[in-house]
Parts: sequence; structure tokens; C-alpha cells
Amino acid sequence: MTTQPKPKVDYEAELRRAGVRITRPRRIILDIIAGTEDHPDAYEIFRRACIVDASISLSTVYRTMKLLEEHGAIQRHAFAGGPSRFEHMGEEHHDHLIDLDTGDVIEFRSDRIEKLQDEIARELGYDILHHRLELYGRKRRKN
Amino acid sequence: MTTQPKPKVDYEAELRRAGVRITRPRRIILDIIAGTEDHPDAYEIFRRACIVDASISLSTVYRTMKLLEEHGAIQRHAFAGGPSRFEHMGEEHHDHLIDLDTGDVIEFRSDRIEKLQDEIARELGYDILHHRLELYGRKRRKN
DNA sequence: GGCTTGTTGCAAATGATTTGCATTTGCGTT
DNA sequence: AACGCAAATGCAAATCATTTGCAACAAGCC
Repeated sequence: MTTQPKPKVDYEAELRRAGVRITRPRRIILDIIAGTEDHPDAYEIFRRACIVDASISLSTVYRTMKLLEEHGAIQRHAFAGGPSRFEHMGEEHHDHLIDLDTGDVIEFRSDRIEKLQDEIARELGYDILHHRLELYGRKRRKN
Repeated sequence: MTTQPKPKVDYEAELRRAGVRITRPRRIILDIIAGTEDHPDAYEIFRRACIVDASISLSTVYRTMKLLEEHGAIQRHAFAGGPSRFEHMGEEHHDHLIDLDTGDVIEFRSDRIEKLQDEIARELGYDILHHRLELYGRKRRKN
């Protein structure tokens, strides 16, 4: 379970290629999500963006998040009871373990689980487009 | 993958035992969720309740859902991009496959996945209190 | 049956997100 | 380098899901 350092993908070039206009707000937002390893929500991204350019609006953050999600540049997580939180797409898909005490999010990945999911979906006659696996727990007490 | 007929648990007696006052609205809502096999949201429950008693308010539905959730009588599902949907607690835990075209929810269960989850959490030093596994897909085209 | 306290309905508040619209800006074209 | 137009922005207001304050009301114990 190594913490793989995510490669700084050049989203800008990629989006431009897809015909997306690169504006100043978009560049700033892009930099923020590309450069963070946590899972900020829209408002947090907005707050960070404001530090760079105070004229950026929250609507633009939301619009940009939706745009990036549609272009597969980011992943939206809707954890139970809270605003959506975003994360740039890494190489590898992974799932999340949410620490109920601290709210920390731990990423993990299990190929066996991925495989099982596909099997189950096949049995049920479905193709999986995506999935969501979240474990909610607390740190084991050393007793 | 059999569709087990859920036992009509006597929520009323159980809640009363827990010191919960059984009012007319609560009884109606309880009957609705105990008697359905789908996953209605608060508004849908409200709508169904209104047929029985038009004076029931949406707030009461929300308040009752929260109450029932706290007492472990129902399960709240926050599927991606939509309101919470509720389901009475069956015997067996299960996960969900959401049909992206129709919104249908298919229940399934895999002990192997459950087991893997526990293993993973243990490796990470956590105890799982609960989890959420949702597969989003569409029906396989017969090609 | 009356009392006490929890519950309800309603309307207004909240939190997250979206949208209408007038203004601005990217960027291919001249 | 300036031009033009469609696309993007900021702002405020709208929307959607859910919660809350409060006065009227009803459950369940005496």
C-alpha cells in the first residue's frame, strides 16, 4: 500500500485539445486541484482560488468542476452527508476509507475487489461504468 | 441471488420499547417503509403518506426518517447526485447496483467482498463500522 | 379526563448547487 | 495588433434537499 506520488498531468493541454477554452479562472482552479493530494470541496477550492485571484466566483468553481468531471479530469466524491469533494484523476482507480473520528480519507486499492465487482455485475447482466466503495471506520484501538 | 421476502418486523413494538412515542404520522410512515421493497426518497414517502392522511407534512417525514435511522430501523442511502433514499433494515446486509438508465436499484450481496473489505481495513489498522458499495452501470446489450 | 412533554404542521432558514443575464474575455481570423 | 463572436464570468436570484423555530396539538402516564 504505497503512497504513489501522482504525476502532474498537463490538464491544460489535454483540455485545450478537447476544445475547452482555457481561461484565467480555469487555469487557477486547475492548478489547485492538480497540486493537492487531499479532497477539497467546492467551497474550499473557491477559498484557495481567491488567494490567487479574489475575483473568482463560487459559481465558476462549480461550473469548472462539472466541466472537468465531464472531461474525466477529476473525480467527484459524494461522501455521506456533506458536500461533494473533488480529486484529480490519478493513474489508478482507488477506493476510500473514511475515518469517522477525524474525517480523514485514506485511499486504498484492491484488485481482488475490483474483479469481484465485475463478476457480480456480469452475473446480474450489467456492465459497470463506475462504482463507489467507501469504508467508514475508526482506528483500531491497541488493546 | 434469491429475492428473500423480508420479514415484516414489528417496528412499532420495537420503537415503543425504546421509548419512542407512536403517533399517527409515525405509524403511517412506518407502515409505508415496512411494506415496500423499493428505495423511496423522502418526498416519495411523503406523497404516499398523503394518500392515507393528507395532513402529514414533509418535515415530519424527514424527522421520522432521522429518528428511524438513529434507532436502526431503516437505512439511509445517499446515491450519487440525488436525495437520500430509504429502505427498511432487512436481515441481511446487501449492496446496490444502480441502473444508470432507469434509476432502478438492484440489491445484491457477496460474502467474498464483505470479507475482503474487512481484511483491507484490518491491514490499514481500522475497524469498519459500516460501508457503502454501489455499482453504477447499464444493462448489458445482447450483441 | 387532565396534565406534561414530546410531536406536528407550517413557514421561514439553511446549505449546496444551479441558473439567468449583462458584461467580459479567449482565441481564430483579418 | 486589432476584430468579432461565441463561450465564459461574476453576481444575484432561483432551486433543491433538508432542517429548524414556534405555537397548536396529541400520547401516554396519573
